Amino acid sequence: MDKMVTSREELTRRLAAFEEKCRRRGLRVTNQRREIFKTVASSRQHPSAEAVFLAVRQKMPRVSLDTVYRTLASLEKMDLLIRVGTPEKERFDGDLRPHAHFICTNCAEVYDIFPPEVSYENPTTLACGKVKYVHVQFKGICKRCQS
Amino acid sequence: MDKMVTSREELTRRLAAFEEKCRRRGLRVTNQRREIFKTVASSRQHPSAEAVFLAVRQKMPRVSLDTVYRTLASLEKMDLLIRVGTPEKERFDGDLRPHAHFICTNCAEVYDIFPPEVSYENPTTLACGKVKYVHVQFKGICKRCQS
DNA sequence: ACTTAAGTAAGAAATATTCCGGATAATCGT
DNA sequence: ACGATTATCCGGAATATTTCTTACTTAAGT
Repeated sequence: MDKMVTSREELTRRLAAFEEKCRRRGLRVTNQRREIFKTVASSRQHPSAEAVFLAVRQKMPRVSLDTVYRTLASLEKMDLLIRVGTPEKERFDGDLRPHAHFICTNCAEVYDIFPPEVSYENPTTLACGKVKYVHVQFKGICKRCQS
Repeated sequence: MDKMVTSREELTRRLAAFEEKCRRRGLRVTNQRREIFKTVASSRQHPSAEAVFLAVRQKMPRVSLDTVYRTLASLEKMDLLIRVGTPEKERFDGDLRPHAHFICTNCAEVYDIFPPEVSYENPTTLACGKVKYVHVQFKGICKRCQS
């Protein structure tokens, strides 16, 4: 899908966190889960479920699409990745450092924006419920679509 | 769907803006469009396309779901409403004043948060493209789902 | 080695959204 | 005001995405 953009050490650290969280929840650390997580964690392309499936199939040709969907959902529950809603479909982000997204409403491309510009928990949000993430999405037309 | 929460004068003003924008783009001001816009503009429930459809059908039983989808899309293009992505489906908001949303990842309910806490356009976002909106979404579990 | 969660396959279902061909009605020119 | 033009609507069908079902196989954790 794309070349590795996360440093080897960072990836190792994330994989360790993944295994630890699985164990704490009593979920088995299967090769499929590890591979699916690694794919999202080592990419900055905000892949869709379909893209993850295609990438994982390179190494594990017998993996099923259903497994990818189920695993992405469980990884999200374990707070190992976040879901980014685009005009077209769901995309996933394994980078949990706080940052914002620019989402093109035309081509659905997702761009990362560092650093974040938001204040996090505050009295008003606390009144609503327990905040897990703050998604800051700048929606508009990206440079590529403008030309 | 829900009782009118926007003042009569405000709604009249928004309807006038709606007609004016339609005319400027050469779009016909049909009863269906007016009713669909009015439904979203007079609600603070962030209705889904389906919810808008059900509400509009009370007054216009023959309206089709397709018309609702097409109309919501065109209203979005005209900057008359914004789209809020939830874990389950798209929801719409006729309130264009800058504000943030708390979205429950469990029940997909959308809560308004005033005032906004975000800085808007900045050098980083400008590098990506032309920003039309900034969606600030606080994702988490709402009070109701916690209990 | 045993137990059992998890994965596979193939199909079907559920859901959301969009497309199509023909009918209707809003706007425009006269 | 009237008919022509053409956007818009309608109902139903199609598509796309995601999830579920069943029965069987694999392999993780003890």
